[in-house]
Amino acid sequence: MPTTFEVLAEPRRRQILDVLRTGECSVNDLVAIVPVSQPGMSKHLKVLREAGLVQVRQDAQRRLYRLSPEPLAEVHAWLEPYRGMWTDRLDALERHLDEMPD
Amino acid sequence: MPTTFEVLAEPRRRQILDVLRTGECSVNDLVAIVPVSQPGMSKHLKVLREAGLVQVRQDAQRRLYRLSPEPLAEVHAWLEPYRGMWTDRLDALERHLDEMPD
DNA sequence: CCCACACATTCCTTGTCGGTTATATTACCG
DNA sequence: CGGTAATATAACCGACAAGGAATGTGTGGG
Repeated sequence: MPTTFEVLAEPRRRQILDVLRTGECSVNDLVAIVPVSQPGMSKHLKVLREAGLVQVRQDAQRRLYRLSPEPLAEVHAWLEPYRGMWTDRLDALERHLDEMPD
Repeated sequence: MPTTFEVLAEPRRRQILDVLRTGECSVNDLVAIVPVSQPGMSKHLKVLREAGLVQVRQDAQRRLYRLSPEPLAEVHAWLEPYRGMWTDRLDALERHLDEMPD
């Protein structure tokens, strides 16, 4: 059972989520957008399903996938103690540049 | 050249960053905390170095590693469109507070 | 000097991941 | 019913990542 971090390590899986963020999609819809074969797409969707990042519902012959973003909270939570650390540095650089003579 | 996401997919590498968040550490310090052999630690530290997530400075025979959190901004940026999606309507207040500037 | 300590690197092995091709399943439609 | 479209699964393969053991490097101490 891979972690959410491991699932998100795959660029195309992140892209799939980005597409699904705009709304429900069938597998073929996703295949038309994300550069991956249909079986490959099914495999990625299976990983995303088992990670709880997408949900699926049947619609006639198609299966419509939709985003299920709850597991992203884990990533967000891990990242939180670091939040602001990189912006602090940028702010410090800005202040430093402001203080520099032309 | 692995992406930041791929680097963070390794649980021990996240743990290394968590330890370094408390301050500079030598390799031996990290080996004493993170369950990995010394060569394994050096290898993980190399990955983190090449990803720009840690920096190193020499101190006598030791090498002191410190956190360099800038690449985490990439993860934060990807996650941002999803922020608030995983919280329920009951957490609307918290979401609102999250979105408030500090 | 040479030794010892701290760390890095190499080599090898192994397991896992992602891709492709081919095949199975499932649901609809005529 | 039979056929077809949509999706899933299976079987196979190449690439790569991680671990361990042994070795290399380099810096400071006696």
